[in-house]
Amino acid sequence: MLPNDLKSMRIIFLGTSDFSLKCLAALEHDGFNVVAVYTQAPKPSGRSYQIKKSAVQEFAEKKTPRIPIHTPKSLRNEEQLELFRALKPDLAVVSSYGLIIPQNILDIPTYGFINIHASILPRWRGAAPIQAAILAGDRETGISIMKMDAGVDTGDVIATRSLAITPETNHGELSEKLGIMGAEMILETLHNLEKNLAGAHPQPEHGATYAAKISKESCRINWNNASENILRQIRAFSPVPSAWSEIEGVRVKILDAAVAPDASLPHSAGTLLEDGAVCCSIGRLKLLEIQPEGKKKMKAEDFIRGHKNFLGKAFA
RNA sequence: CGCGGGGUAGAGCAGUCUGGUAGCUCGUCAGGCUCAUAACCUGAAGGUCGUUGGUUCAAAUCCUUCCCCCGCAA
Repeated sequence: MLPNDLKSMRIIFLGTSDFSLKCLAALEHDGFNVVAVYTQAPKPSGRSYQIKKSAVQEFAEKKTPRIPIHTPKSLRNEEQLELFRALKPDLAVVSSYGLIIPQNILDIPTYGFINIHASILPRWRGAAPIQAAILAGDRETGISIMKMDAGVDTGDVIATRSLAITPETNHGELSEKLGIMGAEMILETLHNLEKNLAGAHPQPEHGATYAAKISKESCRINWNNASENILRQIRAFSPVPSAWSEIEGVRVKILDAAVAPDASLPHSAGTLLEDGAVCCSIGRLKLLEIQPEGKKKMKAEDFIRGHKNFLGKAFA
């Protein structure tokens, strides 16, 4: 049971993606008083531009129906400022929300804003920290809980916890684990809030890096890279948005692969060999799970079985 | 009405344009060979060709209704 002072604390949760679901669920489960959920507004997406709600909104409507949901397109206006103030928040918890929170709103909650960020700050500040860590070949990443300030992920750090990135780890799995870790850590933070806030320390300047948003071009595989690098790219983007390449005019997402022993005679980069391996500039990459356009994902060996005529042809 | 691909045996595909008793590569099962095997040989089972209606002597194939899956773009 929560002590009364924690139970009565008015919390606003701001989040949008799958990553933040666990956190909202944990707050609700532990009996915290979440008075409002902020998430990005539903927008047209997918086939035939159907209006689609955010992962957090879908979740909140189903699992926490008592909590009002707000979906402003921007927080930079008087109306939103007043609305936020009227909620009389003691604390705001942010997890991959995606909208910029202006200073005058940051100032409203008694205890300020707390953010869950999926990296060990100051490394990988910014939009895509999990992908950036895998792409860079980091051996570990983790979660940082911090007080938010006006900068991008520059606030004082309350707690960090690390998690190993194994050679098999892909973005989806890592994100899932970090989501759980983040939820645990936010609960720990809240259960001893004042002490934790007081213990927050500024981020070191040394080692700060920025994880840029993922561009379309960064997902396309360049087979002229070394197999290890391509493999990291595949894992950093699997299962979404997925690294991809094209063979014989067919666009193919590559969801999983492994470095294969390079025993073959030289072929040009991108050549698909009989055992499902593709030549890179250095080494070969054995395709494991792929998804051709218009098809469901399948094992690479199955794809080859139905496309024997692609053998010897090259991905580009 | 954003653009596009697909639904044929457990899996991946061919066959559809140019209607005429359903095929390939695997998997499965049985038998054989082998010191042995994921290897090899032989054989078998397994499909109302997504759904509805129509055209035809005859439809996986042509026309029609609906359902489902997926890629792009946002």
